[in-house]
Amino acid sequence: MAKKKIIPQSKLKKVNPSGKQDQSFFEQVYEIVRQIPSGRVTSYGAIAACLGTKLSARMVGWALNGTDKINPTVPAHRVVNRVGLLSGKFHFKPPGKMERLLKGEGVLVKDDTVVGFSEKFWDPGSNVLM
DNA sequence: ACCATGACTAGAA
DNA sequence: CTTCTAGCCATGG
Repeated sequence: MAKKKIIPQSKLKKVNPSGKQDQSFFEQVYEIVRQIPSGRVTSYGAIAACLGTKLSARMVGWALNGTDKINPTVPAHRVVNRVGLLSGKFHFKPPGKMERLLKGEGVLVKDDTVVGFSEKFWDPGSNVLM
């Protein structure tokens, strides 16, 4: 019995008897983040809003806390706060990897903040085509 | 059930 | 402009 599990994937089995939300809050966040196209970024609030709980943007960030160890890889580096600040850069294995990944996708990062955030912003519920 | 924490956000001073 | 307060929901002790 694991004493510490960052990602409660085990709890993913805790489905609702009502048959509504089969997946936990985390997995929903993971799927949204994985839908973020390269070179695009989004905010925690946008993801939370897409899930229906826009007021729980904190949970989104918290869910991404273990995206580094789950599989498949989740581009958490494309998720920033509402102002485009890489608030979670320190949560990456090597701090700065987040910024490096963004630059690798064509997203310029200045002072830990995404340049042209409004232009590169991608709405998770707007359109998956892009 | 209660309290504390958290990669947030919006509003007020 | 900066700084603080309050609300928010989910998880863990």
